[in-house]
Amino acid sequence: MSSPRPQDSPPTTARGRQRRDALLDAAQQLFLEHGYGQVSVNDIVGRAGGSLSTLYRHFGNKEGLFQAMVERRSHHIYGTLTDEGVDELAIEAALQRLGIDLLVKVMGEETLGIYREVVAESPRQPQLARLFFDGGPGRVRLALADYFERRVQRRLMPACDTVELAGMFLGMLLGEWHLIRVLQLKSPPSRAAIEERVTRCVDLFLHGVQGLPSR
Amino acid sequence: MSSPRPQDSPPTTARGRQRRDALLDAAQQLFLEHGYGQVSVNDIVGRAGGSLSTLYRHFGNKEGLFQAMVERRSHHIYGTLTDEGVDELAIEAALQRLGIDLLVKVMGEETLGIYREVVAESPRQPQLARLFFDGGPGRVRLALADYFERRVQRRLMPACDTVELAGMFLGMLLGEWHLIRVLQLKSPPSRAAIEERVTRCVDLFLHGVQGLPSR
DNA sequence: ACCAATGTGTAGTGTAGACTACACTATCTT
DNA sequence: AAGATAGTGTAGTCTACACTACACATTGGT
Repeated sequence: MSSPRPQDSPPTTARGRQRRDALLDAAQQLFLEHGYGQVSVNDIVGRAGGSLSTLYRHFGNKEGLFQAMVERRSHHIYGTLTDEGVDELAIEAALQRLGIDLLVKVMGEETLGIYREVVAESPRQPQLARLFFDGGPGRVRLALADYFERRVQRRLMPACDTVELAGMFLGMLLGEWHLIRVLQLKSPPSRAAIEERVTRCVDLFLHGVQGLPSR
Repeated sequence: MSSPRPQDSPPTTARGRQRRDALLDAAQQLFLEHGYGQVSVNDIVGRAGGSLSTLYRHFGNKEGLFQAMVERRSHHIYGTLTDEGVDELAIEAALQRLGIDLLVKVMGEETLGIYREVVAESPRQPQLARLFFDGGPGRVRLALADYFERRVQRRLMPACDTVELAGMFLGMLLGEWHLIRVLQLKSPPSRAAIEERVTRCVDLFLHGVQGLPSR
């Protein structure tokens, strides 16, 4: 008798891992392109190859597959934001680097797709919301807050609620742009446009409106 | 032969308007509570009273009903942000007032629900995205940009891209809070918490990090 | 070589739900 | 009163799709 495995547990054999990844890859592509609700499990199996039974053995149901996919991608996307040697930079440069990296990622189709699907499904799958936030945006915010905290320790910045401050900086960075891209009202910004915006954001963040250079 | 009326056109009789509103009310309640995909047209008719045929006569199909509902609500929500006499206030007070009004609205269940549903459906209904943005967030951004523009004219503020600046201020205001509420990771903030946040935002916006008072 | 775990393939089953057809009724205008 | 316009109610069609059942094939460890 084979073990029922109602929930996901990592497969032991190499072949198992391969099949599981193939299913996740297919799910990712289809869910992000057409939306969770519009893709059937049969579509996914059709693309991944293999069989429906395998899908259910691995993930239990459609939601399980979706969650596994979202977790994998959020970690991959947001986990690669570099933090190395940031303390040696002037704050302008540090924020600039983080800002550009982040905006490039966040404006990407894949990232926007995950955001849309998570927002759409979160009311029905609350665990999904946590999964995404903690593995994604929340993690970035904490990393930035940590950076601020270190600067406060070194008396380079006035003491304040660094987590909130990080949230404000990030919000300012995304601003309207995020929504506009989520709703697909404009085509993706060029690298140059991103760099300009980040520069202006950093300026505003550091010196406020009054300190803005006239242009 | 009755006119086919494939698309929505305002009903002429009082009874017509009544029925149409009842359908919109029911749609609003059900869509925002359970989500567009989880609500059937029969559910809506069941709650509104009346008949399925009427629904199709008015709105053509499920999407048409949804769009009519979103348009009505975005205008109602974002249209009531007051702008009166804002030019006579100090900028601190003006931003404070706008910020509080906006945050209160945006943190409300109804507003969050519309946001979720629009984001979820926008890939399939691009007109919906425009409808929502222009009637909602986009309109607020333009109003704020206008205010900034007037200040620039009066030499109270350095010249700059006022629309972008407005977007940044608004982004900063919502920041993490919006996502956290959209994903329902926290309960709604109190009025007092909102006021505090807005104060800090206005401070940061006007003077930058360096100008923050230590606390 | 064996046996347990794991993967495959096909063919269901049951249900939900968007949209239509149609015959009938109420109301409004002139 | 008549004809147009709008609303009602029911019943039905057609399709999509999550999930299951079951018999069989393929592995890999010991």
